[in-house]
Amino acid sequence: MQSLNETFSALADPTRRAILARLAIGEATVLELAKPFAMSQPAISRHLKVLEGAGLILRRVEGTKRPCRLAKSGVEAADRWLEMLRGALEKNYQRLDAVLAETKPGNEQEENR
Amino acid sequence: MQSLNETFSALADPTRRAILARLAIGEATVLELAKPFAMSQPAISRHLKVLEGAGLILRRVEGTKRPCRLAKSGVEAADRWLEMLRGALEKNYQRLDAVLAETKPGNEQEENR
DNA sequence: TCGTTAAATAACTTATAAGTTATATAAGGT
DNA sequence: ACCTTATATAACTTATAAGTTATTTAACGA
Repeated sequence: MQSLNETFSALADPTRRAILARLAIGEATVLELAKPFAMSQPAISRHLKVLEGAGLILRRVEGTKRPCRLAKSGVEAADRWLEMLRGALEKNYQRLDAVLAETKPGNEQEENR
Repeated sequence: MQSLNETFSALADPTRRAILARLAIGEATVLELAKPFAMSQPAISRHLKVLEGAGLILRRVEGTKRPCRLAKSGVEAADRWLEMLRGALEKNYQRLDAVLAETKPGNEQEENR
């Protein structure tokens, strides 16, 4: 089970997000993934290692190639954590709503922006 | 509008996630947030600055205090991006499902783990 | 077996992030 | 005016992350 540290910091890099976006279309090999970037192959390999460690991709072995695809576990881990914040924001909003309804009816303001 | 880089890398730090978890309960000042951590006040102040830059918290001025609370925009930005991955994983799963249904009926395996 | 293609690893450099202590700012109470 | 409390900023240190080039490993085809 990969940590949230690894997962979120994997997601923090724009190159890695671009790789994930590419994999959202479908499987791809290391060299295919490297193509669009002005970056060396070893750099991409390391990004893939980070993504794998974060539970965001999986790799199979196919001869000399290592096709990558998206993995669920990382995405789900990140999601579960953010869910907690969403819940809290929702609750706070309801609380504010209640206060406003009680004191000055009809004064809805955008909060928590 | 804060960048996904900032937002995800803000979420990558355990101290900052702990701060957010605390704020999920409700507003708190800098010193209140600093209490639970074996860390100096300036360190916490910097974490808060990062969280603010990431759109994850908001601060008001109240005399000499700066109460912090959760903000929506960062959470929503992160969510929207992950939604894209969720969608892709879902589609891949459906595709796999179709293939399995067609070739070997009744052979469901756990995929994309 | 040899050359080629695909990917990984090693060694290194440089930038950034996270922490420290010391100091500054600014509002409040007396 | 002065002391205190709350927070921010500055200067510095150290660890880590991201990139580079050079080299290694491994599977494949001739």
